[in-house]
Amino acid sequence: MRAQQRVLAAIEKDFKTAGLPPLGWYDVLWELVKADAGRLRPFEIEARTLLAQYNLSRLIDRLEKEGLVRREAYDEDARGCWVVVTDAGRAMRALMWETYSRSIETHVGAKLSEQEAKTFAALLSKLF
Amino acid sequence: MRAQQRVLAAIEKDFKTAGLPPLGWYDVLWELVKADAGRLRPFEIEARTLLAQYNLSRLIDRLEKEGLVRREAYDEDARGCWVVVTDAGRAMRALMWETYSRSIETHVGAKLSEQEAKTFAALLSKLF
DNA sequence: CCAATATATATGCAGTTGCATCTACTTTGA
DNA sequence: TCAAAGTAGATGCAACTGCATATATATTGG
Repeated sequence: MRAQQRVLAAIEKDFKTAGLPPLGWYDVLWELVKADAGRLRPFEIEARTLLAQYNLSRLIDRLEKEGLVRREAYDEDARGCWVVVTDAGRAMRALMWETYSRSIETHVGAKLSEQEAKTFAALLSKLF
Repeated sequence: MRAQQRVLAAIEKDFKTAGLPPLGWYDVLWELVKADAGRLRPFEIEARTLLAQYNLSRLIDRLEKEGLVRREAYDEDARGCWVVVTDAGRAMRALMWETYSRSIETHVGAKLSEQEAKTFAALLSKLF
């Protein structure tokens, strides 16, 4: 708990210092960029990011307000919608990654050897 | 991040199901119970728990309102105060531990061998 | 000794979260 | 075929957080 708290705080601080939005934005943008056609249904993002439904709904609002994503109709089911990443969203994702990757290297990578990192990842995956 | 998020969510859910307050309360109560005379200065709790100063200030308000701690004057420095754990606070800490220890066992202990847990702890400690 | 600076804690405000519930469809099954 | 149940997503409200700043007291250098 403590280790995660410190690492996460350090990463968020790096984002803030760089004038970038918080980590949650990155997670959503990244899922969208990875996804087919750069779009996902909200419930798919929810499952991939572990964000709560009501939080995600409002996070999408914020991303949309910044022009990083766009909601589009989902024809097969009028209840649903697509969340589509815009070019600005892709650019923001890439920009955030510059800071994020450095943060990961600084706050995690530099503190573990290659072998330790592998062991660590294996142990973490057991906690699912 | 993901593993911690899941484990923490599971633990918080266990507390909620048991009708108990959130994990943050436990952390503060436990620091106080461990401390000499069951009391600490707010800034000492802050350092031990990684809570932000303004969050801790208000968490103490809530604990005080529930009668789990009490603020007392700190004579050597009129700016400061003691936070003293009450008997009710000690009882709550003990009660929470019943749920918490089971949660840890379920969500972490059961998923790692003794040896793995040791390795895990050693790796986590490198991230400080 | 005192003005400037530093420290300990609290708090107003705006933004975020959690909870419960709402709306708007879809699916199911008698 | 239609009422009941289920699902996708949004939202009002209260609690919590972060930020900036306030308040009150201590310390320090000239």
